[in-house]
Amino acid sequence: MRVSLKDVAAHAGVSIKTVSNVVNNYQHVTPAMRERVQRSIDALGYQPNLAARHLRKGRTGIIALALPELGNPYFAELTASVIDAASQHDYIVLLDHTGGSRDQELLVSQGFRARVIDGLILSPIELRTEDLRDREQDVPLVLLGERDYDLPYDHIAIDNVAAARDAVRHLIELGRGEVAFIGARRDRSEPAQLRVRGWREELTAAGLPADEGLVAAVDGWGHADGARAMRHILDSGRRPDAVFAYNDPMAIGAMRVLHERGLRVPEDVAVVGFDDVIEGRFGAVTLTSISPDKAAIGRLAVESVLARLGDSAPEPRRIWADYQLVKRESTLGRPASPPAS
Amino acid sequence: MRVSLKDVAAHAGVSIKTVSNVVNNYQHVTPAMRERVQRSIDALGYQPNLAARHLRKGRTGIIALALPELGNPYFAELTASVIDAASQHDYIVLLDHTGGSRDQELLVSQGFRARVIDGLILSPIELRTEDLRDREQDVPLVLLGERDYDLPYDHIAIDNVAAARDAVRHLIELGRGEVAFIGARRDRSEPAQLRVRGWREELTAAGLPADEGLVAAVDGWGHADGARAMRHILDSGRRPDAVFAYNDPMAIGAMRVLHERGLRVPEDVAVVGFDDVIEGRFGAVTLTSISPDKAAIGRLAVESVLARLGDSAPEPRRIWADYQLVKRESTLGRPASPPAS
DNA sequence: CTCAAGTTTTACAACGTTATACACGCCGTG
DNA sequence: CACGGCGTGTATAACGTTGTAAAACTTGAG
Repeated sequence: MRVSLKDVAAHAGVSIKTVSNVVNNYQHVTPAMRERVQRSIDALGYQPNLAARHLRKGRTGIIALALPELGNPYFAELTASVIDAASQHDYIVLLDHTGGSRDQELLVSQGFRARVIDGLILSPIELRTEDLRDREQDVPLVLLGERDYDLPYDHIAIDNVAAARDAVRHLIELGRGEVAFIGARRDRSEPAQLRVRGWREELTAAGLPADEGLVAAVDGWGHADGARAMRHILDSGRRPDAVFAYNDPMAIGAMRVLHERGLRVPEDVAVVGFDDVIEGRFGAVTLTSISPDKAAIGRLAVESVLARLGDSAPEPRRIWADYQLVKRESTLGRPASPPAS
Repeated sequence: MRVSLKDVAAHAGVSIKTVSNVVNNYQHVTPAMRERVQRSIDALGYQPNLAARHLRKGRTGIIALALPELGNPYFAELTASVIDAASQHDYIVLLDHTGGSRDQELLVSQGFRARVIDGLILSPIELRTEDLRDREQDVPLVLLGERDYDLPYDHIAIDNVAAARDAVRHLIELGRGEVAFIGARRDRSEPAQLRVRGWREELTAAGLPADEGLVAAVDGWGHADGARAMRHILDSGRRPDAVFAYNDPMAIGAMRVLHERGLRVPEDVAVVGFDDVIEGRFGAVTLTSISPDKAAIGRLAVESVLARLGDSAPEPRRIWADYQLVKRESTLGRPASPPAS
């Protein structure tokens, strides 16, 4: 029922290998022969069997993308960009989600789930240095998100400390002095630590106290966690005049709580998020946020993984992607004329 | 470097097939033998080569999930549930996005993108009946979202007309008489048509006019499209006292515009969305929405596809999933005590 | 017209797995 | 003690593809 090289070969009256040569654009095939074989291919509607090709070549044409969670729209948008970039190279993307737990991340990084992939793009949250050191795997790995240490893998990330400093500087320039940070983590997640560090450095540089009482730790990364953290800060009697959140969903959760408590954004409390998800542009108060270049991140990740497939594995590098601070109502207030986007 | 059955067989001093039998839990293997082989497997760290297994069995262990867009959190949540359900059956999910365009949906349904999959779960937007009729593919296909016609494929969906009627009835019971619908489509997308029909039927049943001037057509399905549609209605001089949107992002986009125009939700305009995405629970005004049972949909979709893999393909069926109307501030108003979720 | 050198095509052997069919031992039965 | 029957393990042949090496065909020079 299914057409194989053998069928095409019989139809064209040539050997199997000749058909294979045509399919693979092998050099030494006369135009006449190529033409003839191609006609048989078209006539029979031949499509190569990938499983067989993979078995023979040792490649599958599939890369895996392992993300903490898909609920966060940042990852959804990133996924879209990875899929697009991969399809440009005739690669297919297999999706996995780790829930951000160290165990799952470990499993994925060890290749437990998919023994079928050529490469892996992993966005770790809790994974530690040592977890990756003794990775017994030959599958190329590329890490998304900044890591503070040197590992023999490419990292693709924006400069988290610098971005966090930009965000906090913006708040300071607006005259805010008590800037809370929402989204620190007890488990010492790398990206969270870097953003806290940016917060601390910028406040210190401005001669303001980096008050650790205004740093709220959370267990998750969603709206509810941001809301919980905001409540925690307010319930502790503190009244910051600005909030910098680990990501946009948390910032939005925090804004919801501020709204419930009758505090106005940005008049009473200015808010800055991180990731610039679409949702932040359509709330009652649009959200100022750090906007990473997601398209570039996806593209660079795919290219890095694929570059490691050949024998000539390039040196592992840290690759910086661009970002911007996009200022909106949650810091600037409502403009006189209706906003454009 | 990589361990194969042959290596294990040599190590254990048995034949290759015996090792294979142990790996596959074949019945007729004595406990002693099983034990001995297992020890060799563990000692060498054998892992089956999927490409070879696929080639031999004709199955890949991969199903594809093709969605219009990942940006919509509904699809992100659905994806998570599909991945979980698939992994329960030792299946892996390959993700594709169609952008909701008919051409892309056609390509995917014809199996152009991925010749490596055992089954396909497709959530079509624009695809027409006839497009699927002449599908020349043996790969099992399951459709997500309700279709009004009969095709030889399983559909998994909630009852869109009934859900839409529930939403509109809720608005009518709140005393609203001018209910706009946001999200009709010029291209006659099936799900949109069904929701419009529910809107129309319920209004008519209540003895209210189903004013087609209050139906706004859109080109996309995102926040911006909802905002645009809302602006269009307001700019046309209409002032509905309620809005039912095709999905939550559109509802949120519409609320943003209402907010910009100084209209209060729900006092001036009540709003109901569809899909119950997490984002709707954290805006300044939380969103009333139709909440489909996403976990069930994902699970049913995976089970349907896998059920068609065997020789005994069951009759195609329409499978209904549950839904609920979750009432929140965008119709009920702000409760006296702070809300729970 | 022969032969060397080049170009094109072919036969065959893998890749790692599982299905088929068969061989072997063991048991209980006639 | 032969015999069928069952339960267990094994050799062999696929699955569809590509790399290797050799065969077959050109070409051009001597």
